[in-house]
Amino acid sequence: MSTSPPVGLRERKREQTSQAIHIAAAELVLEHGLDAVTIDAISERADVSTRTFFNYFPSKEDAVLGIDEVAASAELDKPRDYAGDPFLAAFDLIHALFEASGAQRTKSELKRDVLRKYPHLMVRQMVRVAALEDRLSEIVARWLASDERFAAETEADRLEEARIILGVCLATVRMSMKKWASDTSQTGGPLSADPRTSYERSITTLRTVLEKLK
Amino acid sequence: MSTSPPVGLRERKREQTSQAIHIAAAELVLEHGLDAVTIDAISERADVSTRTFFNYFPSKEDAVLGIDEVAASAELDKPRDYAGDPFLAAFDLIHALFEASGAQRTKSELKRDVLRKYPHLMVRQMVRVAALEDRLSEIVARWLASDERFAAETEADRLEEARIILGVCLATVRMSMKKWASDTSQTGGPLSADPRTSYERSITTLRTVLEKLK
DNA sequence: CGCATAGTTGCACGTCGTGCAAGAATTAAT
DNA sequence: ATTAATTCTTGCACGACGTGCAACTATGCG
Repeated sequence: MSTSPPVGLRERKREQTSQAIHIAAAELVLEHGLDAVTIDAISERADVSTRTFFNYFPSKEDAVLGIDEVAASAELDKPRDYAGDPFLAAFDLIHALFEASGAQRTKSELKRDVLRKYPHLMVRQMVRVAALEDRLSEIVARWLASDERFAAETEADRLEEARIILGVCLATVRMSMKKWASDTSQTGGPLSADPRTSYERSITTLRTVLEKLK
Repeated sequence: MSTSPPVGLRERKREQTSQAIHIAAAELVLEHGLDAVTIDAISERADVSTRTFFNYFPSKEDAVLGIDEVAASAELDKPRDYAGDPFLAAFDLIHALFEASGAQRTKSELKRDVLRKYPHLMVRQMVRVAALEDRLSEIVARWLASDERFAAETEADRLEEARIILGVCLATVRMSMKKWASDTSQTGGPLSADPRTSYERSITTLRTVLEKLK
């Protein structure tokens, strides 16, 4: 969102190449199927060498989804504001992680089409989040620590609570993505469809279940 | 657990080979590190051809963990009893999935050592479960349908509730496994450490959080 | 014993992913 | 403008992964 120098040529080119590879990958997969597409083919259409492909993405699937792991990691370091509801805040955080794919905001129809055709790629997204679980629960735990309602508890308790909260959010996000993938009319990112709504539904559901079991 | 014929020689040999490969894999990984071990090396120690390795496990990691996908899938088809608590039942179900590794009950120290050394393999376990999510939530939803407290709801509502319940359970299992992996004294399977205890802790935690947010 | 079935093995082939070093492009400095 | 430093691209070589196929071997069964 901000760069001291006026965005050098190098940086622009890098972004451009990354985009080209991502789009080439997604298009080819939609045309010929995930397994039929090789990294050679993607590289050829994107006009880079095979070797360069691996300078941008570690695998075919990452390229297809346009995953930018460093952007995602950077997202975690950004200060995020906590408005008093850990579920909602965690939901937003996960949302941000999913969207962390460089600058491209366009072309997300491509992404959705791919995800609809190959749902197991969604699992891959979840894995990414799961891999960051330690850092995520750390962040949530810190929110709790700053919350007067939880400040009195022990560090360990808050960590445990954080993990549970994340578990619930992940389940919610998963449902949210499934709906998004099967919806044909929606625009924007996978989760842009009003996180607040999905979130509230889930929490209500959860409360209902717990209530009935009491 | 049961076979009509007196367990033919073939079946025994198969189990034996599977074990040999699994153990060879785990031992080698502990000795030389995950990346340093090749499938060739595993096959050699297990006294089978490389080609045979792939007749038993689709990948190195699966061999290291001794994952038996057909056993896991079969586990889902078994009728399971539902005693009125969907969380506990779901927890047990996931537990069964993790343990679905053929017949070997011994040698689980090996598995724990490996998991302790390479925590990302735990993520892989979670992925397996996530991949089965549709079938799992179906099962949980059916439990709810048979439960008078949930019988009045719509099918769709129960499915959503099922997914949330699973999300909570997964988060709990994850914590449970982390503890198990870092505990040096425990024996038995990864989750054998009294599922009920972990479960109750989690539910209590969850109730607490929701209570404070009310 | 002899047939049917299931499991093992070697071979060939294509894909994946990485280290390395030479060369080209961008940037910064003089 | 020229040069020097940095970064990026590319080709090459290499090992590992994973699968289809066909020949061979072992087990099960009548």
